[in-house]
Amino acid sequence: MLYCIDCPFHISENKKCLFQKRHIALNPFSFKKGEVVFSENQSLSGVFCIKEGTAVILKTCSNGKDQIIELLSRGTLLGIRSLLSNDKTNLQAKSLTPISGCFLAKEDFFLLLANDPDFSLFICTQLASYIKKSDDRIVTIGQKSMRQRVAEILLELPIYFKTQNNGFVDVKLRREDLANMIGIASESLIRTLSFFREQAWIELKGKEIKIINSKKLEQISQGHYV
Amino acid sequence: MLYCIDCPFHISENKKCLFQKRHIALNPFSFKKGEVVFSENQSLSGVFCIKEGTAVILKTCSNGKDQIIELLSRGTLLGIRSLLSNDKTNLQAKSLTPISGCFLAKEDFFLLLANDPDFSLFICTQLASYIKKSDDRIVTIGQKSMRQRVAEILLELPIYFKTQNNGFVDVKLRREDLANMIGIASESLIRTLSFFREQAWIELKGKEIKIINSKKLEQISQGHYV
DNA sequence: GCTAAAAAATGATTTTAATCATGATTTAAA
DNA sequence: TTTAAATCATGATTAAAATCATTTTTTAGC
Repeated sequence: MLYCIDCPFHISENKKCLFQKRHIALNPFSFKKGEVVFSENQSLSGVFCIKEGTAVILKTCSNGKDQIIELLSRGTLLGIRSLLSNDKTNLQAKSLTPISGCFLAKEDFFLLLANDPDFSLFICTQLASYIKKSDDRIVTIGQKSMRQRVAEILLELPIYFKTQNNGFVDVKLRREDLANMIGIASESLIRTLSFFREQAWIELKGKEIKIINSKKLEQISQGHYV
Repeated sequence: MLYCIDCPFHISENKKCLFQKRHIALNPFSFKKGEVVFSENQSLSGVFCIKEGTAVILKTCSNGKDQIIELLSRGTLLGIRSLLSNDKTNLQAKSLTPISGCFLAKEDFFLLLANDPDFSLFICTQLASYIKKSDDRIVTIGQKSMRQRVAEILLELPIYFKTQNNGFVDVKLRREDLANMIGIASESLIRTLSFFREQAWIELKGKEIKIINSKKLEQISQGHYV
């Protein structure tokens, strides 16, 4: 058992670590790339606070494809939905890159939630921002065409992945994963990327993607047809 | 200004009303059927607690269609996402039936959140249950076929609408709205309903729908093709 | 109760995107 | 470094669902 000295809450709170303040014991955790953090229908004994790396939460469907629900990185909590609903997990969580952070036990989580207003506000804010993203995604996959969806996800990539000096975003996802974020077939995504490249709106270099004409992509995602 | 004597929190807490306990002032509100509670890109001064009726939150898209994100009824909060993120609204809220309830001002909301552990836990739980629904919807519209989606939404109807003595669910939505919940065209929804009726899995009587063979619908929604 | 408007229903057609097939390229492991 | 496996890419074909068109039914207002 260790006390966390660099927990995600530092990031958003800009104050003394909430855990340290209350002397909450945290277990460090780490997963290699591609490991399952938790699978569907599992009871969690706490929540994972991600300090480093990116995790992906997804659901494997009857058609054999995975729907990727969300990417989570530094400063976010994994397993919190299930914990709060006192439910089993309904989704799978997997590490996209190596991830590490600290694990907060269920009892401590609820202790903090009941006794620390900063903490509960932080949790509510996290949940609210998650909800906004989910709602946006519903609109996107519910109403937008293939090209609109691809344009949109391209514009989101810099949020999730680091942009390098040469302007390329270091996308850690396979084409298939990108497709699974927006509910289209991987071939369709690849075809659309190729089309965008032909139009010189993006550049491709392996998994890395550089956005050349973000204005155009913005227009497309908003429904201005090409 | 009135004190709320039957606020939604009674329902889920089974204790004394949280507002009464703290002598929080609440303004009653009511909207007629089809009124806009708030539109997109609006600053809210508080949150609406629904005591009666059903509201719908949706986004109007560039294709002219509305994506329905969620239906909210007794015991749920309207506008809470925006309030917590200190954001403008990103969705529109409309009354599907006449709705009424109490309005909790922003300052009081945050006061309660900071000082009342029961309240903050209640809020977190509400948000978590909302997230589960959203995530499920993403999977549905991201991966499932038309028939799967329709089967699924049919099975959900009794959650949102009252089932009458004759077994028919009193669906308050138009066919087009139902279609807009699952991201398909209204003609496609209607055609699928007709097909399900021909198979004798459901009965239709105007907007009312009776589920005859829920097992079959369950199978279809899970991917067993007909 | 009558009338106009809205919604539901169905058929025909078109469009979109999925699927299938194959080859090229990249990645990872021996 | 070589080799196998995975991923990316593209073309051809099929399937699914959207759109368009029209008729029927229901709803709401006078």
